[in-house]
Amino acid sequence: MPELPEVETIVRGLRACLPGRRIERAVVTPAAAANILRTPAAEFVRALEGASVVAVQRYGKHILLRMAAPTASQSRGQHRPARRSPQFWWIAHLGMTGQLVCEPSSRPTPPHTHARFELQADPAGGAGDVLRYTDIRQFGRMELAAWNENGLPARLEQLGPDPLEITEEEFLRRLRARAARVKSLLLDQRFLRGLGNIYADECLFRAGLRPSAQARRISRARAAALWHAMRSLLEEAIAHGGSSVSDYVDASGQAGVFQNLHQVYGRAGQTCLRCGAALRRTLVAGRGTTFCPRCQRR
DNA sequence: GACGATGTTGGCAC
DNA sequence: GGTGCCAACATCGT
Repeated sequence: MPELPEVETIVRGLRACLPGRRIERAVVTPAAAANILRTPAAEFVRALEGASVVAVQRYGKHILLRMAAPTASQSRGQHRPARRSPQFWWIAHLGMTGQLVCEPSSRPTPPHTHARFELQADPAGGAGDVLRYTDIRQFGRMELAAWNENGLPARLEQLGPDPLEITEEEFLRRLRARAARVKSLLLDQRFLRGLGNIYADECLFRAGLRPSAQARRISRARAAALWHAMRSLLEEAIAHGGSSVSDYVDASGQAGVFQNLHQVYGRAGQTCLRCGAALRRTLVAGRGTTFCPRCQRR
């Protein structure tokens, strides 16, 4: 479900609600312990209870919460000179159907809610007081990782550049060094971090490129067009709060509207909005792929 | 009721 | 290096 624009939207919402707040209580279901948590459930709960959110950021499709453990004086209820409390990462990936929503605890708990985090009361009274994790298909992942000054957990270091940060030159260089089909590369998180099936199809359409085109054979001009298409597409999608195809909602539970502006994704068999030809569906890299046989060149 | 599809990643065989 | 198949899981449409 959530690709870069959806995760970015969620992160911005969480940023308005979480930093500075302490988690009073964390509860996870057995299904979460078995399928979602990559950190043993008891350890996960123990570390988060009492910890405070320092910052929220996006890394590809991952949500990174920088957490501060309670200080010794806090946990003993004593007043001691403040010592720098140890920090750690709380990393979440929403898979296909994960949701992370911050809301008032008075709301009914939706089905498939696999974790809830009760927050210290918001002094301003505005933001929600519970963060819940809901995930129908349970493909999402959550884990804790050690904090270290000079970087992220090793697993995340393997991911490629962010599509909104990579320069045009660097994108061209990386693209033309590869023999794979271009859509496979766009989906490969080690090549670029953040694109998924929707935005891969959409930016290939915008750039007029066949998803099956071999990366190294793409002309310089068309590769440049792909870089521009990718950026403008992602920025527009973020501005529209992302695409809600079925389950996606932002950190306050609201759907996005960018799905209404998709030009190819989910439109196989319908007419191309640019030339009127029938959009075709194929399989590339094992994923359903829609393209315009007339507008998109090999 | 069966079947195939769905935004994700990761492992394995070839 | 690249591809294809399968796995996890629940739901929905044909």
